[in-house]
Amino acid sequence: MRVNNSRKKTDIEFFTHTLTGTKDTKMSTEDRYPFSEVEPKWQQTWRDTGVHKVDLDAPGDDKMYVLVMFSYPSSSKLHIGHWWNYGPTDTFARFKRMQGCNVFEPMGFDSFGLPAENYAIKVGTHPREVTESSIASIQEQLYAIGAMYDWDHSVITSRPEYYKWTQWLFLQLYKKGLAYQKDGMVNWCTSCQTVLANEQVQQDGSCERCGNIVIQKKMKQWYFRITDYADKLLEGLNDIDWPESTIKRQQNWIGRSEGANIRFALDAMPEEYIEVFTTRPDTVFGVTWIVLAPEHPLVSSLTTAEQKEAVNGYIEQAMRATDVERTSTTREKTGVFTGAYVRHPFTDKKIPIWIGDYVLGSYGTGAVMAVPAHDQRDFEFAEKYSLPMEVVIRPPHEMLEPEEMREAYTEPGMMVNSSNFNGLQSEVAKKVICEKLEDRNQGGLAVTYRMRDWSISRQRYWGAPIPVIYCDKCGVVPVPEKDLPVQLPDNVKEFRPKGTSPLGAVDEYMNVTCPECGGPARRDPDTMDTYVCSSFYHLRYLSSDKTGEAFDIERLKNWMPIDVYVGGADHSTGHLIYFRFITRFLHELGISPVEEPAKKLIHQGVIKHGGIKMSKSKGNVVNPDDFVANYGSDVFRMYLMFMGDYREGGDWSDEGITGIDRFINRIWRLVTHFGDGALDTGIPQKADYPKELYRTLHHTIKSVGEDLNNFAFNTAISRMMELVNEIYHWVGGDVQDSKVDQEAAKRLIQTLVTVLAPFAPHFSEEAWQRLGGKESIFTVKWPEFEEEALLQKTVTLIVQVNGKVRDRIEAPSDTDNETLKTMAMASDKVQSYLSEGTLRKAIVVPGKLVNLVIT
RNA sequence: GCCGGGGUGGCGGAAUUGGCAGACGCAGCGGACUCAAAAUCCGCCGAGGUUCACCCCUCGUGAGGGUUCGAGUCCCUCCCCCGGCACCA
Repeated sequence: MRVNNSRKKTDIEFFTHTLTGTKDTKMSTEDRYPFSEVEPKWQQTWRDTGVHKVDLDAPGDDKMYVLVMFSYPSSSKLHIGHWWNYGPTDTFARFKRMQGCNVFEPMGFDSFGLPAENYAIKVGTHPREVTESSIASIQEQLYAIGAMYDWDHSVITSRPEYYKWTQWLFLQLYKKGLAYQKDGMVNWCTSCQTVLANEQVQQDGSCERCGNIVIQKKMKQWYFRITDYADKLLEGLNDIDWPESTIKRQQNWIGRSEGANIRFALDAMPEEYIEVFTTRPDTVFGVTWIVLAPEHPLVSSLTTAEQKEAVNGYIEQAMRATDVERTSTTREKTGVFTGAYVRHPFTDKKIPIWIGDYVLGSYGTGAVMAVPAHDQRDFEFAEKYSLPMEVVIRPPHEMLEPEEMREAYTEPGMMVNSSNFNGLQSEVAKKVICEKLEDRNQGGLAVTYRMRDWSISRQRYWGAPIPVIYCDKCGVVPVPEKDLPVQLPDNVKEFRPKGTSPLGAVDEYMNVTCPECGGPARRDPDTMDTYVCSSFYHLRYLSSDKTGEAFDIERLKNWMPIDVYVGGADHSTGHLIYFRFITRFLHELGISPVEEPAKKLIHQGVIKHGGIKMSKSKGNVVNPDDFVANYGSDVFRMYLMFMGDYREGGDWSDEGITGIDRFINRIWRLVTHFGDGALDTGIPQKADYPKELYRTLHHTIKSVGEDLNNFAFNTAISRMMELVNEIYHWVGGDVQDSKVDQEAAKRLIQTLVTVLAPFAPHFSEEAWQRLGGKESIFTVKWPEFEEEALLQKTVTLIVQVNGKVRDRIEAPSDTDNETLKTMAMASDKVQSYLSEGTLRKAIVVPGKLVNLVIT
């Protein structure tokens, strides 16, 4: 590899120089930043002195909770994704700290879950061993990033001291009726042998964790009633500074639909009815049949004897189909007639009842009314089975005839063929119909959500046990809080999934006495979805040193909400909904002071390499270790920030990193040359520098600060590079022979290093000491810019003729528009253009330009 | 199909939100230093034309139209790439 070769050569040179003590060239051993000595030294010093420790009980006026999504210890190696996430976030956190905020930037491990368990099975060890050793190893490596994590306030979700509170949370939800059991269809991963939440099934119908096919299976499961919070979760989106795309995704995921429920009485049993949900009650007169989902509870009772065979055959076939097949838009809609009829609520017309697997049992009422003229799916269904069509909505300017229609008319319009509702516009009609239905007790306004309740039971070992006991006498008995945690037993012989939880085979675990009656009872053998663990970790970070309570409410009051939350957009409809839900729930319990956990959310972009997304399967993954070994941690993390916009992602280049390496070493040479002696605490004085340089210094301070607040690390680094380039022009390319005022140069470099510190913490700490600093640079205030230094006495304006740049003029910045215009017109270069026509107009933008319009 | 985000030199990417397109970096080219190379420092670096050269001119931000004194930026139509949702009645 190219990078290795060039670096090795330097190491050899370095070595030779040191050995022989050669000083005959101008470059000395000091000329390269000795990261391999500096970085471990400061990592150790920071650990020893506890400079990053935070007193959570003293939040101060300017608290700042910076949270980056914690990671899954799936291997014992830090990969580039960790650096990409943690490095820039830490730069932001350090910047805020230097600006005087009391910053809390915690780190922990989301350590329960399938990857560790699957890995443990593969290598034949215990999941706990795999997990704990990965955590120990990763935590050690995290020091290398140079982040200011305070490990006194960490969480590890697979430890009893954490999952005790996961179970406690379950019990609180249970008490409020928000945790319940339901026998229903669930997503079942055939390979992981466990249930998955909808959020864990990928678009192609495969398992998020292992990629294998997911089928539907009927099982008794625990659910959290997140649908109760659907509206609140929607409304909350208005109050937070989150990416537009994520807000949209959550809105779509929650999928609120307003419409009506309409009851159709059964023809054979008028006291029974089928209720449908529709968003188009205005089309009710166009109903020509209704369709039930195959799993609809009334199907078997209403199917006629003649149709029984056909219906049963159809259901059997439908149930065999996977959910992917059933919901594929390209699949032809199918159905079968039940032989039964309902009566139309307004016309009393007889309407046939069909079943069709494109109707989902889990959405709305599991039954729909078919209006083929105004719904595309119904239209196709009508064509296939030759069912009648009734036009009841007229487009603004034309009349529709059923036989001419090639597709359904789904836009709003005016009601026709709808008895005494004729002439109403769709939007009005919806309300009127709903009122009418309510009057007649035949339905009314209804709201339905696409989001389903959150299924949390997992038939796997490596998770937080569900704290529930089943007693023959008492039924479902929650484990009393005083008995928490329900410890995950170690003595499990077989972790391999087989359709039921491995815990079910551990008799010592399963057999308990009922907390209520003292009789024999059994535990729930399942464990909880790991998203439960991560739904409250942001609150537990603030209390993880407290063993007797879940949350230190006082601290929560002082520190919540999270000021900036950083993590992947892939969690948009998973974790990021769950943790909002649980925060809201805890808010209602009086625990969380806020309804919304995170004020601001930032998604890191995707790292590319060679123009394509970095991934194992593409084989283009960059191993951080190689580059950290060759360039050091600061250069590596800084290059990641420089590659591109943090939110957009960037394209890694093995060569590109040399740009940052050179930049750091350019500063290093300035530091080693001008850094002798004690620290001069003075700030750079205007008189000591060329006017432009002084201005650039303050401009840099200003724009780097603004950029950091915006997570615009790439442009911030560019600004610092510009300053360094300008400093070199001032001191002269050859630093050793520089004639500039030593003290003035030193003050300038001190300021530069302070600005740089959040980006390159080890480097800056070392540089600061060499410049004479005694305290850690992170106790130093990040510099403030002088507004006055940014002002220019004269400005350069461009002179345009008809929008094209023709000249530039220098003018005092307070010159009035009329004078600017005269000056522009006096320009030699402009004269020839002026003579070609007549001046029609002059646009003067002070400080920017003069545009002369000529025809 | 719907919802987001994009398309700018050889490459990664900037552009104060309508005001000098290409900051900064990589690569490349030239010079200084050196016996030499590396490193370092200085300079050049969108395309075309014109010119000994300095200058100067024309074109140029996926394509086409529009608004405007002025458009990478705003509007309309279209193409392509990335991510998400997708029979939700």
